[in-house]
Amino acid sequence: MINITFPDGNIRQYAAGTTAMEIARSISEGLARNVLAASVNGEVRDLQRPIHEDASITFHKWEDKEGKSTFWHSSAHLLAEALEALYPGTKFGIGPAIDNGFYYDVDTGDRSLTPADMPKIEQKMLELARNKSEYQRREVAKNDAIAYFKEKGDEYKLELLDGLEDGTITFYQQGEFVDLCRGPHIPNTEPIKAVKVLNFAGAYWRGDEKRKQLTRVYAITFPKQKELDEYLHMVEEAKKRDHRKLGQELELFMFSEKVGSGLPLWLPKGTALRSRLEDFLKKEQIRRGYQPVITPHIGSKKLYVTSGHWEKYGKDSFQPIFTPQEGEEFLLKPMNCPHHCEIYGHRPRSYRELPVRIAEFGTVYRYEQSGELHGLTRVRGFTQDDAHLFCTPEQLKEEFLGVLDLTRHVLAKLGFEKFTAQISLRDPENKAKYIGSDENWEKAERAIIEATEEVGLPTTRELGEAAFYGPKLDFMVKDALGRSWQLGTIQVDYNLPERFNLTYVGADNQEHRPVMIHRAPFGSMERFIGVLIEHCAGKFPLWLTPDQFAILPVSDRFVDYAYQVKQQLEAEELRGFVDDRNETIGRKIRDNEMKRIPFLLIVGEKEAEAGSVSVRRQGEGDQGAVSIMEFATQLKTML
RNA sequence: GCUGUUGUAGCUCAGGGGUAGAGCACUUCCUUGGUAAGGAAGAGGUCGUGAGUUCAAAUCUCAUCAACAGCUCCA
Repeated sequence: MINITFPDGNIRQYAAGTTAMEIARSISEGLARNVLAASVNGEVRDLQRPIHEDASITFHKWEDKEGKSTFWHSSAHLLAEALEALYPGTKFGIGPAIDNGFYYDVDTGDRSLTPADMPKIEQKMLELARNKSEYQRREVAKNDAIAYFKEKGDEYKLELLDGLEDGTITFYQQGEFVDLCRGPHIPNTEPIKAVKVLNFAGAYWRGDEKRKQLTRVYAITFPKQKELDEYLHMVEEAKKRDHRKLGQELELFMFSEKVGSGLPLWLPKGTALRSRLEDFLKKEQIRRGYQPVITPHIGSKKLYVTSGHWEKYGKDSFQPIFTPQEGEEFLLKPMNCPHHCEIYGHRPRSYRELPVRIAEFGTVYRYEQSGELHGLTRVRGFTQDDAHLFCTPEQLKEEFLGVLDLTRHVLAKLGFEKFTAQISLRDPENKAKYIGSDENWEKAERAIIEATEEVGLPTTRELGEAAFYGPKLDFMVKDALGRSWQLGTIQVDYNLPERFNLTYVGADNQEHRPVMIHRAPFGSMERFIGVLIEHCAGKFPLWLTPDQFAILPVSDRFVDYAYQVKQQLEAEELRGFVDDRNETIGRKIRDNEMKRIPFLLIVGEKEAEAGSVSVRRQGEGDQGAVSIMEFATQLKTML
């Protein structure tokens, strides 16, 4: 007998060799019907694999991340089966599950796939799924595996096999289709009830542009047609919310071919929005003991040689500019930290004045590959809500916790309720990518892990995602459509203080090395606002929105009254405008609704006589008439 | 940066070897209105840029720039 521990701590006994599926069934038929995979001692596995030893078990259903990815991974095999059936001779690369669905990289030879193939593939997949084929796992000797794919003529699988060790190789088969695969898979194809082929795109074999370009077939599947419909609706909604489109419609920002790609121009409305966001954080930071500074947009190349940025990114950056007479080299600043290090170091520091918190909305310029540029979320010139905290090693944790608190405060204020934090650690296999001693790295990594544990912040860990000078805590924020975005970041750095030879005098009258925290709750203003636009679909929080109200006179006889209303509301520190165009009231309502003005105030004869406004809430229609001051009071309570 | 697609009026887009079209926006006039598009007239483009082919190029070819999708990258 073996002991199986369930997530709630319960332990039950089963015969050795029992499968996870049998265990699920022993709990309830309902669970057995819905379970897709199981984690056995933390490893996601097929339900049919026998369990021979004591183990802890967690069942994964569609609702879990693991359940979905198993379901989609199995769907990728189904896609491959369909492609093989429809287009014999297709060769297969890799076919993983991704955040929203899955893909399979395929080589279709001379034939190229067109959108007309999409419904055919979908039909075939559904047809095959109805066969209820089991996903059968079997262990194979490397030689046999090689023989199989040689026979089949699939050079990509052969190459993958090349990197695998004998004894660890498994095949999965459903229906006629056999694939080299580690698994796990769902029991059979039956739960796959709804299929959508989303896109065909080129992708290089193994991501190497010198190698052959395969066709990447993106698709998504669901256990219910309704869920597919909802997903497709969500995709449509995302398109409507695209910040590039809304940015243009709401006149927030623009790009100009003449100015250059990746260099956004902020229009008056966008600037109003952004300034409010900056003011909000500036006030909050002053309250928390930050000292604002201003530094130039360029810096001597020597600065970046000292910081290590030149060595690390020099050749992939905007190249130095030269003074005409002396030939001195300057770089557009890609980071604010070297400048801030110089500010810290401009005079001796005592432990009594630490922590020193230096803040700047610093505009930086980074060369991004042309193919990477994307709206406001990936640009070549952007402004970080940057700050650098210099503290003693003893203060590190408290400072880190303070920054965590600020970041969470900022996200909450902007309506981002769901987020996770990713701890980005150094890749232990490739230490050459980083500067600094092992000891400092370990200290910094430990500080982040301990601080996040202390406040109970749920985190994931990613190896190899650290900055070259230190580990990071990145905030991954979920927007209203459930998409994840990386926004704010906190980084612990022992290395730059060393490179800049920064010190403070301790109580022992000795020089010590401060620790530095880089942090940016928004990340960059550009990216943050891009994400915010999509999160709120252009309907910004009232305290942020460029115009809180529009006053719509019913005819031009009431334009004077409209301006009186505006004046009174402005005296209450509210902001808006009068739509005094010679248009019908219906037209003015429509246009300003589309501009997502939160309140439309309709004024005509009745209102002018009563000193009132008829209020119309964006998207909600007529709310009735109230006095001007009553409206002002109402609006202010909503801020 | 790589592969592919696209580039025509402020916006969305049609057209296409013989020097350009629609809707909306804009301007003017009429209309003076009551909760999501009132009416009429008008103005606006060397068809992204450069070169080539041609009697003739916005249309075909090449290069280049930009946007979009994907890949690779991200201090």
